[in-house]
Amino acid sequence: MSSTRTPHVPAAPGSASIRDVAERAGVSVGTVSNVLNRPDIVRAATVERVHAAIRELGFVRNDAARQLRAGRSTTIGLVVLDVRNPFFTDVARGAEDEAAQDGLSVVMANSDESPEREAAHVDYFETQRVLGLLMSPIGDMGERLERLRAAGTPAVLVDRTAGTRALSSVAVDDVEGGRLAARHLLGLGRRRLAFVGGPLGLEQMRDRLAGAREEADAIPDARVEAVETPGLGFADGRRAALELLARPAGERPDAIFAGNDLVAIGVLQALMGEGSLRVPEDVAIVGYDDIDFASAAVVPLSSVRQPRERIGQTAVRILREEAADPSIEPRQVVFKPELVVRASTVGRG
Amino acid sequence: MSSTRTPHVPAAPGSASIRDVAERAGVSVGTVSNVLNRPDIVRAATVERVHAAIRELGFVRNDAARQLRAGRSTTIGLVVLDVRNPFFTDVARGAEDEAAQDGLSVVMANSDESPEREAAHVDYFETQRVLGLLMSPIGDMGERLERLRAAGTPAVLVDRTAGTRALSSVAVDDVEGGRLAARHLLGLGRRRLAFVGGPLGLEQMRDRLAGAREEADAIPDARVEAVETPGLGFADGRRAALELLARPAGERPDAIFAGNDLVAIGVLQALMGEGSLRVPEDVAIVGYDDIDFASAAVVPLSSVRQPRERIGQTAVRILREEAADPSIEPRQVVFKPELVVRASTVGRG
DNA sequence: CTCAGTTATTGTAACGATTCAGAGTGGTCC
DNA sequence: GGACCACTCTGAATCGTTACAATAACTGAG
Repeated sequence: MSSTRTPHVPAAPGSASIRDVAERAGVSVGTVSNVLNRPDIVRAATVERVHAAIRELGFVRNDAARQLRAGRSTTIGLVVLDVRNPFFTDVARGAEDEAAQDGLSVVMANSDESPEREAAHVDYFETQRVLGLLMSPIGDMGERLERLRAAGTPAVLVDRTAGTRALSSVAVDDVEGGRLAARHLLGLGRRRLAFVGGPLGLEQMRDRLAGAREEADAIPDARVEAVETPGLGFADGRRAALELLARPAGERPDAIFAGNDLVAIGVLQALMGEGSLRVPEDVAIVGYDDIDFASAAVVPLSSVRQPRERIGQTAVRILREEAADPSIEPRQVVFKPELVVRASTVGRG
Repeated sequence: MSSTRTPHVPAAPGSASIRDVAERAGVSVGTVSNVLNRPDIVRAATVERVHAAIRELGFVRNDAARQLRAGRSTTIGLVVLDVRNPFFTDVARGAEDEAAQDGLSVVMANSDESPEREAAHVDYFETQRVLGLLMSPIGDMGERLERLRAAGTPAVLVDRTAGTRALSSVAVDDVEGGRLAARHLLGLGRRRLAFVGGPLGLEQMRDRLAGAREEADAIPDARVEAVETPGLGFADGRRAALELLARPAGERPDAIFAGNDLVAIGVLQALMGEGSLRVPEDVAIVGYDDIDFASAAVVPLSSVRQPRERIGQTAVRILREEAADPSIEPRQVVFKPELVVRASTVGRG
C-alpha cells in the first residue's frame, strides 16, 4: 500500500478535498476536520496554517460526504401549497430565520396544490435525509408522515392541525378566525353573509366557514351562504363574484367573507368593476391572511391576520426538538388570529 | 475480519441500506445497485426479488452517498430575487418541468433582493455540489459565478443578460419590450408618455425605458418622462400615481408604461380611485410581465408578455449541456417579448 | 530520572451507493 | 470435448468527511 500511494492529482480548480488541504498545510486530515468543526481544540498556529491552505485551494466542504457520515442533513424541507401566496413566503421567512440560528438551512418546494407534486417533493426530501419536513399538506399525508417520523424524519404540519395526535402541528385557530370575521360583519348590521373560498376539501376553509356559521346561528335572521371556489387565487374570487352579480339585486349577500385575501381582492374588483357596487356600502368584504396587498387594495381590505412568521419560527423550533429526541411527544400549537379592520367594511374615517 | 463480521443490526425502521436489501433478497449489493440503476442487465426474477425486499424494508436511496460517489448532485439550485413575483414562479415552473425530464430536481431559494442572503444561498448550493445554478443575481456575482463555473458548477443567469461573455444567460429583449409598449401607445395617438418603474439601477428597467424613448424620439412632439420608483411593488405604483395626480391636469401624462404589472396595477388603482380618472380614456396604461393579475384587474391590463416558462426551460437546457461538457461556449439567449392588448389601452370592444 | 497528566496531532474505520474487473453458469459451434 | 460467448452476479475499491482510539510531545511533581 504505502509503496503505491496515490499521487492524488493536483485536483481540479475548485474541487479540493480535505485531504488536499491537509497535504498543503502539512497536517493530517483529522486536524483539518477539527479546524473545521472544533477549532478550539487545535493550536492557534495550526488553525491559521490550515485556514491559509483552505483559502489558497478554494476548498469548500462537501456536504454530501458530511451528511453521509452524519446520517442526516442539516437542511429542513419546506413544502408549501403555493409559493405565490405571501402567507407561505412569510412563514418561510420565519422558518429560515429560526433555522439559521442553528446553522440549519431551509429549502422550499412548491406543491402548487397538486398531490402528485407534493408526493414527489416528499420523496426527494426523503432521499436527501433532511433533518425534517415542514409542510402544509394538500393530500392526506398523515400516514406517510407518521412512517417518516418513525424512520427518523420528523414532520411538522403548518397551517393545519394534525388529524392525529401522532404529529406535531402549528396552526391558527381557523374556527376562531371565522367567528371574528362574522362577528364583525354581523355587528355592522349585515345579515346575508357569503363565504367565498375553497375547495371545501381544505380543512382551513371548512373551519373558517364553520366559525362564521357559529356566529350567524346566534342571530335569528342571519345566515352564511357558502360559495365554493375551486382554488384560492385572484381569478377564483372574480368568478365567484360574477356569479353573485348575476343574481337579482335582492338576492345578493350584503357581506362577503373570503377564504383568503387574494380571493377577497378578486371579489372586490369584480363587484366594483363589473358590478358597479359600492364597497362597503352595498357589500362589505373581509379577507383572510392580511397580506401586504390587503392594505393597498383599491379599497383597503379588512382581514383576519395570522402570525405568519411566528408560525414558521415555532414550527422549526418543534422540528428541531423532535429531531434531537424522537421520543418526544408531538405537540399541537394553535395561535389565535386577529381581525384588522379597514375601509372594506367600515368605509372612510 | 471474516470471523468478526458485523451482525449489521436489523436497522431502524426506515433507514434500511442497500446492504440490508441485498441480504434480504439474497443477492449482493452490486446487484441491488444494478436493479436500481440498470434493471435491464439483471434477470427479471432477480429484479422482482429485490423489489420485494425494497418494499418490505421500506428502503429509500440515500442521496448523500450517491452524490458522494458521483461527485455531483442531481439538484439544480435556483436563486430568485423574489419568490412572490409570479414571473419567477413561472420561470421556476418551466425549469422544474424541464429538469424532471432528466430526473433532476430544482430547489428554490429566495434572496429577497438582499445580496447577503443571495451569497448565503450560493454558499449553501456550493457545499451541496449542485449540478448547477440558475439565478437572477442582485449583487455583482459575475466573478464568483465564473469561478464556480471553472470549478465545475455552471451557472446560468436568468432574466438578465450576462455582463460578460464568460457566462450563459437567458433573458428577454427589454429594449424591444419598451419599443413595443411605446409604439402601441404612440399609435393610439398618445404623446405624453411616462415610464413608471425602477430603481433605474436595474438593467431591465433602464432597457425598457430606453426602448420606449427610442420609439418616441421618432415622432416629433412625443416624449417619455421617467418617474423612478424605489421598487417594483404595488405600493410603489400607487405612490408614483399619486404624485402625478398632484400635478395640474394639463401636465399629466396621457399614457403610462409601467416597469411591471404590479406597479401598473398600483397606478391603475390610484388613478381610478383617488384620481377619478378614466382608463384608458384619460390615461392609457401598459404593464410588463403579463401576470395572471393583469388580465383580472379592474380594467384588464395591456401588458408586455415574456415567455416565462420557456425562460426556465431554456436555462435548464443550457445548464445541463454545460454540466455535461464544461468546455462548451457560454451562450446568451434572448427572447422576444410580445404585446398583449387589453382594455387598459383600447377600452371595451 | 521516571511517571502521571496535559495538550496536540495522527491514522483509520466507518457512512451507503456505484462501478468495474472478474467469476460462475450454461449454451453453441466446430 | 474444448473454445468461445453471452448472460448474471459478486466483491472490493472508492468518493470526502467525521469520530475516536492511539500516539507523540511536552510539563511538572516526586
